[in-house]
Amino acid sequence: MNTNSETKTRILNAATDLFSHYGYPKTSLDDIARAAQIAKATIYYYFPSKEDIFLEALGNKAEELFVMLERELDEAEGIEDKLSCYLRLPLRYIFEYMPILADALNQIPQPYLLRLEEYRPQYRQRMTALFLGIIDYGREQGLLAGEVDGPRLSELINDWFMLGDICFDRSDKDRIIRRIERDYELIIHILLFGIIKRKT
Amino acid sequence: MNTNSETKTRILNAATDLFSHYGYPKTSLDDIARAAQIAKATIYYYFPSKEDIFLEALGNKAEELFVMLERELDEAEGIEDKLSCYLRLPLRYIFEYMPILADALNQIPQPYLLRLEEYRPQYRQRMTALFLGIIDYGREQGLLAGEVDGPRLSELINDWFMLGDICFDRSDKDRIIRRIERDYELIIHILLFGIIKRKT
Amino acid sequence: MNTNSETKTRILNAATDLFSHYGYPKTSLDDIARAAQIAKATIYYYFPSKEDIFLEALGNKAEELFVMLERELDEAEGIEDKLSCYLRLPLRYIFEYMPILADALNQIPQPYLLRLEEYRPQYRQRMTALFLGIIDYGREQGLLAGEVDGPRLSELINDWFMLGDICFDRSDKDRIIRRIERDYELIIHILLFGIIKRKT
Amino acid sequence: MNTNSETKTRILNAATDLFSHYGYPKTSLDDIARAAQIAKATIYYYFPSKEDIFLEALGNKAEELFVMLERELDEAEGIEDKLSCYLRLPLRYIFEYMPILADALNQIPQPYLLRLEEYRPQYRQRMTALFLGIIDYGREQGLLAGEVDGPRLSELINDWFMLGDICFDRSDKDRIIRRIERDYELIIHILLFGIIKRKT
DNA sequence: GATGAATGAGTCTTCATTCAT
DNA sequence: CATGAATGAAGACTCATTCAT
Repeated sequence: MNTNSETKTRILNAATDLFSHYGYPKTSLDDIARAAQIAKATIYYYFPSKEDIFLEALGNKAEELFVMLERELDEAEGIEDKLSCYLRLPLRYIFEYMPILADALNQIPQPYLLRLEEYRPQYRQRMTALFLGIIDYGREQGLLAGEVDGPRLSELINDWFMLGDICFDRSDKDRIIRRIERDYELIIHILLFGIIKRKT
Repeated sequence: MNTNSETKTRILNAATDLFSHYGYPKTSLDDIARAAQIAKATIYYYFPSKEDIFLEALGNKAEELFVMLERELDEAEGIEDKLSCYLRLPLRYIFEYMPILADALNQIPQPYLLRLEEYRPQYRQRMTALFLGIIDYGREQGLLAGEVDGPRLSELINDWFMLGDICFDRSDKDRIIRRIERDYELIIHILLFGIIKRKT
Repeated sequence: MNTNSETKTRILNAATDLFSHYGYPKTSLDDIARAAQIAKATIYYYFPSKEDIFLEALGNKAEELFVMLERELDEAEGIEDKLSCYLRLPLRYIFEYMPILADALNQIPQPYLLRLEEYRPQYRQRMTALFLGIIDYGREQGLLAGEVDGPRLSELINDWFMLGDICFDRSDKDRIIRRIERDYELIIHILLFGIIKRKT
Repeated sequence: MNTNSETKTRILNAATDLFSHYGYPKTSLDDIARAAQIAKATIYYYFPSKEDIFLEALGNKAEELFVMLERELDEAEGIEDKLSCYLRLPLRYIFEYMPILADALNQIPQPYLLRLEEYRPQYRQRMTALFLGIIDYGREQGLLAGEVDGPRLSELINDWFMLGDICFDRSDKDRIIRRIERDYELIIHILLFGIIKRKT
């Protein structure tokens, strides 16, 4: 049936577009309705609130990313290719679709954020699993030093290169800063020495 | 003139506080006036608009950062220490005060952003200069491979580690993505091999 | 026709329930549809408008009341019992179901109120007839003074004890106030002396 | 100073007018603003919300009533006059200004109703005190039977003749109905015998 | 009979900004 | 210098009603 009626899709597309162009708070329901060429009230037939539109748009984009990422990682050959894939694709997405986040997260009331929290760990896990796959691959090829701490490195990359949870919890700034302090050693180390096994 | 009257300072302090706590769009002039314990109209005696308050607050914070950074870099010894300083301090600032940015940048109309553009290159230059200082120091100590491309690496670090211009120009997403594509090779390289001179 | 289809009854019951719980204006057709477990549009198959649902619900309740009142009055013995019946039952109804009225009457546009006006005199007549029956009964028993003006007293009781037309016609306030002025003498008289024949 | 600036008064007057004419829910802030010849936003300079306007209007009217009532009661001579005064004036007010109540009370969210609750007992007390004064006066004149239960009678009159708390607590219908059951004996008694001392 | 989808008009509220004093 | 008062424009959301199927 029409769970995802064409109208709903039109709304979602228009919203995603406008959100990523102009940010969450500057995109009004009037704008979305105009872009989707429907009446404003129609939006409320499909979504209970502006926040819900946002969250649904976000979820769609994330899923889209994972599907694409898994496929391309599979096709990539060599650790450099795979690593590059792992960084490039999400970044492209982040820069294309996620800026909405930064705007939105502070406008959206707690209850909704909690709903986001349910998805986040799952996303992280999927990203981590993919990264550990690459590290394993690197080890099998004898390219990586045994002491590379896969999970921690994965977390680091997610946090730093992918803006991980950076903005999620502005109130929790202290936690973030403590994490930075803890991580910066590892970052300096990588910056200086990389993670390739050194021939002694 | 009264550029630095105590009232103006109170407004600026209150604004900075509220902006970094609640984000730019959720901070109303009413809030600022209440926090600064002055009448709302008074704000308009000192600032032509909400955006101006924001930009001035931002400038102050940036200056504060540079002063502290330069001092601490001077005191740090060894390339690891200096690098760590170079990364840690700005990051702490970014995470403490800059999230305002993400919120604000999309709310602020173009004309104001152009004014920001005037400052940005200057900030970059100062950051780059500091970084090149570190690289030179590394070379002098014989620690860094000759082929390290200081300026480019500096730019990279600024962009990636410090969220550089990430959100500044949402409309210019393509430019950013092209830059990412160009940079990712370097990042992979660093991730794998670091920048320390390899003993052959 | 389906004047009495089960669906219509379900709608009417749900509506009566919600109206008396939450008042007319706070009960939306969405609420009614949800409570009746039918689609909102279905309501319009049975009722031309929200007002019509209300009027029909009101009529049902009134009929219910009269049936019960007549039966119990018949069974009551002695003038005190009968009077008490006459006051208690309608009042119970008024307090249970009629508050809807107060809310509704001001929301409902004139044309509909006129329709109500058609029913009202009829209700009054039935109430008056019942009351006159009681007075007659009192006279037969030799309990009531001859000068008791049955119809006027009946009207008074209906107006005052039963919130008679109180809210029906807000625009007609002056008429109501004039009636109050006229009636208060009678009320004072009753308050002071009652209606029982005084033994001289 | 201008605690009650002229503008505020204008708003309040317009609001009271419209509320009592058209009811609380059908009176929009647009209407009020138009009637007061100010911009809608100006209302919010003086009142935090529509509910607050309503409560303030209500309070004003109540105070007005008490002042007038006390004065006229003082001037009235004879128990009949006083009683009549006691019934007529509040009733006139109730019918003129209080219908707003019925509409409003179900539209107004709990927190505001609680604020009303703070005033209500106070109003009751004042009404009761005035009534007891009349009863005492009647006793002094040797007109009233000793067994007249002043406080209870006062309560009764307030509840029944003045619509006392009738609509205040729709959720508390059971309490009201129990009270009716309890009171109806007294009402029947009064209806039959009045409260004047019977000459034996 | 019944309904999913769509909507226009309206609701209360917020907020940056202006201006006379 | 400072402010109390006032406002226009816009915001998210509600709801009775319509209509094709």
